[in-house]
Amino acid sequence: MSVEAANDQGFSLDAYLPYRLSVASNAVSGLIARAYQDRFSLSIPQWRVICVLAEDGGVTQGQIVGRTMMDKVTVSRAAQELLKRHLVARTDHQADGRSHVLALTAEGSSLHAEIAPLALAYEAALISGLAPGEVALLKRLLTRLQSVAGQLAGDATQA
Amino acid sequence: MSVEAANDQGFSLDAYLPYRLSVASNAVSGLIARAYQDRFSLSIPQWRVICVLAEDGGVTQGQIVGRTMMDKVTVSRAAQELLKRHLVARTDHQADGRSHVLALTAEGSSLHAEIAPLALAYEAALISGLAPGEVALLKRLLTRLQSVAGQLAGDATQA
DNA sequence: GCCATATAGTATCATATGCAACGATATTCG
DNA sequence: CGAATATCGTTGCATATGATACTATATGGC
Repeated sequence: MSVEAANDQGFSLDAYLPYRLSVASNAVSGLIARAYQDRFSLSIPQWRVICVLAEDGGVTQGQIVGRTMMDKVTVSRAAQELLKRHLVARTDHQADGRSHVLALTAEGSSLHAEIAPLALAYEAALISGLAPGEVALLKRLLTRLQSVAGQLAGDATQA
Repeated sequence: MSVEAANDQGFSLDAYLPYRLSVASNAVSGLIARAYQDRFSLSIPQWRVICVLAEDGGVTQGQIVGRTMMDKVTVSRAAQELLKRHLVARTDHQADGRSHVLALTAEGSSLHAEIAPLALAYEAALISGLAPGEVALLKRLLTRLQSVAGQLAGDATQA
């Protein structure tokens, strides 16, 4: 319909999966990030670190990096801020003097317990109206995209 | 299994949709961004502007903002760089002195024609092994998540 | 027609991100 | 044991991003 464009060889931005994925992710991440920031003054990396510690107990920063795909610098800065706020505690690693073991303090643990229901409520709101099978498929497909992208990047991200 | 953690009230980061979405999107965006940057010295915002112009012809920056969810500052900077490289041309808007109409130059158009197949090849690689119905559902679900997130943010993003 | 307000686009600033370099400790190999 | 190399975490830097303020123009009420 456009008068002078017509350069279109069948490429449509709106239908392009990487674009759709990025736009959807930005919308969702922005929503969640603002919620954590406004109510708890937590960034998303900080919240992720708290989650890993709540799930796995005492781990090193390197282990958090391996588990979350975050950059080690991001994890380092998140951990430092959480330390300053006494939400996590650090103990020297018993077998490696370069490393430390992080764990939630009681305060950090109770903050996690406070936020988790809110996080789940956001997820529930996002998937409201979707069939359970659709959600499961969505998560599976996202994992697959991540894995394929990792392989294409020549990365060692495992399947 | 962990000895002292056990703070887990059923919240698992790995199963959390916003997290999965963010990680998958970062992996895919990073892959695509590096490809465009390395081969064509284009950022993703620049590439998106080119795509909109290829599809829609002459539009204003404001229209690009409305169509792509990018910030107006991001679009402004992308457009300036593309102007400098003579990939797009600007003409004064005939009815609004504050605005301009952007369009691809011949050079910009041919760059778009060159990149589009590469972009489609990346998409094809990403979805290889998925059933067509799965891909269609994925795109539909992503659009829905974006829409719900927009509503929850109190935003005027239409359905 | 004139003033108040709204909008298009740009510039400025504050923050976030990730790469590269670094110091400290571990490990490997002669 | 000692030197070369690798790894953990931090720091510095260079870039990207988005909120805010600003300039110029447009629009609506009087």
